[in-house]
Amino acid sequence: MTLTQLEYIIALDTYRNFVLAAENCFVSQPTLSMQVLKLEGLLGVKLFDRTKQPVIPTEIGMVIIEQARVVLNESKKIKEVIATQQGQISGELRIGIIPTIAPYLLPRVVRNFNASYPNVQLQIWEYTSEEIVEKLKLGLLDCGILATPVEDRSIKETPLFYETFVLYVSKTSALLSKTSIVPQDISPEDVWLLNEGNCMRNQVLNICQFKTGSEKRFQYNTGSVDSLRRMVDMNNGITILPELAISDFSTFQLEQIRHFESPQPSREISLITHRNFLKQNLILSLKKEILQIIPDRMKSRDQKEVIGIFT
Amino acid sequence: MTLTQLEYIIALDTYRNFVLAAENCFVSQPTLSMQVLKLEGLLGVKLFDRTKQPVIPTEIGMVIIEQARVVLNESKKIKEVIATQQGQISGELRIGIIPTIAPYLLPRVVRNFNASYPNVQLQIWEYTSEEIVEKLKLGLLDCGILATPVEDRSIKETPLFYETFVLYVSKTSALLSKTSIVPQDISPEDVWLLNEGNCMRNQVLNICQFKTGSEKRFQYNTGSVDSLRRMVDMNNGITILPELAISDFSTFQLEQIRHFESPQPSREISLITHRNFLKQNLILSLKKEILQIIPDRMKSRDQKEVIGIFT
DNA sequence: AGGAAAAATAAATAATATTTATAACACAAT
DNA sequence: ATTGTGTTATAAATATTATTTATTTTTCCT
Repeated sequence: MTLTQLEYIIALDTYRNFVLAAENCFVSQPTLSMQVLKLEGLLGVKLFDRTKQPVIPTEIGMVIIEQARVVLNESKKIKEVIATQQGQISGELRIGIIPTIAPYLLPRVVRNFNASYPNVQLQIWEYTSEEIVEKLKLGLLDCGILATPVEDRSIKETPLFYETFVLYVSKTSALLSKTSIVPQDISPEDVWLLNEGNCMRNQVLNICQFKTGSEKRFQYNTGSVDSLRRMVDMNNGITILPELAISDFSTFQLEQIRHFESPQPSREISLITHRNFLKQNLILSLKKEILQIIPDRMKSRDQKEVIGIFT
Repeated sequence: MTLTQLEYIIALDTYRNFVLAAENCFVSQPTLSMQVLKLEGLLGVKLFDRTKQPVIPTEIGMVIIEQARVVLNESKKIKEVIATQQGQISGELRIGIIPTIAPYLLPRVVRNFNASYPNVQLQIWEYTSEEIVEKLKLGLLDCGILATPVEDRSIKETPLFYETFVLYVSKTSALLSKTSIVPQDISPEDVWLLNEGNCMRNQVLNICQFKTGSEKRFQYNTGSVDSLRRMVDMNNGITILPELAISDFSTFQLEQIRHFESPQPSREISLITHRNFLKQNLILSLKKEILQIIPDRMKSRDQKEVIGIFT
């Protein structure tokens, strides 16, 4: 049994296809085929069922692949130990982040991070929460930034900050006259929502306690918080925005912001990693950089009510 | 980096000598030398200081070797998963046991275990508690049976039973007339002790609250509990025995046994393993076999006072 | 049934782990 | 100093094994 063979079965489990897996290991398809076969011979059990398409791990194969991931992660930690000891902050860091945080957090973090750690290659993807968790488990991401708790045993959460939700109301809205707002003030048909798959959509529904499907004036689904604001500007109604989204609002725009009554509905934003995670030092550096640009008031959950991401 | 290379540095750390380590890996000395050198080149750090005799790991080397042990253990678990799934109870199980338990526990356990699991090769060594812990950490033993707690972070303890200490008094002793005894009844100069290194010696000293060195009539140090009994028979005095040692006593011999007043001083006997231990199923089977021959009254610590193994 | 995609097999080759033989080094005893 | 012993490193040869290219077999989809 070699570490290479374990890499191969992990790749094969990840891509469920010999050609793709081989490409990803930078070897030819027969190489991967033969080594997988050899490992199966050595262990005396079939790891993959090739009679079906796509290739699927057997029952025992799934257990072994999971353990293979542990072995490989532990082996990668050896190189990490050396990098840490030599104080090298370098390598690549693959980050998954949800679209309702990314545009308000990342631009400044990336700028500062690159300045502080010029030898680190940041790779960032916008994904939904589910996609981030899935890709973390497959080892395709190193960490994720999203609203928590995600309630998954194999995921480790480190809370970063607590972001309140605020209301953005059109100039014609009756709510404009109120100074603070309770969920009951909001009528479902006025609210512009993010499209499905965004965890913030669920949180907004939870805040307003709408039944799913009971809302909708006319359909407009977007993945971008900024689009929601524009919709309010052009077509009236209201929408709910995360606190960071209004940090660069003009004075005029801020006049259309209304806050909820205390305890303000909020979301907990965390840095998540897989349980056997790698790149500790890189991830710690990222955390430090993020916390530096977050105002202190957002680091406490006092006077806030954390809204779950499930409906 | 290969698993073989990791095996080599672990062997080299264990034996601190290239020739011995190579022999233990069933390869020639140059093979081991070159692979260690190659790994050092790959990692870019020196793992061993060869200028000193014996060879000693560098500071970073120690950390890496420790991680290498984790990797190798995790990789061995892959084969374990298969054995467990196939319900195979086979392989070898290396047990370390202290000499004050071994003769009273093992004969029957070994007999039953061999009958139940004919495909398991039991290997048993009598060692002191310190030696067992040390060899567990080096991976030279799979489990140990000794008095606990040992208070070592990398060791996992699973209590098996609680064994009381009893007194064996000579026919001439004044204590013979008492039905139950308190520690204050015992005069230091009457007590025959095990030699140093036996944790039970410490426990006996703790029970009687002797200062180390204050005892001793004339020197006779033995590692065997049975020798203590014979000394009492031939030279008078008293000694303290573990409960299991009297289980095959004759009626005549039992007349010389006296019990302590409740709560009776006792020792906690545990099965210990390394934190990242292997052979779960084998060790579980061993535990089962041991508990089968232990009387139920010994499985509870009610009315007993567990004596520590340190003075 | 036929064609495309995918995985397995075969033979050749490249890479590399291992061995035997030997050199270099450190250290103790004379 | 020198010799001998016990140690690790080096060199060249060999054995092993991973990998590649080319090809066949199998599976899937129309």
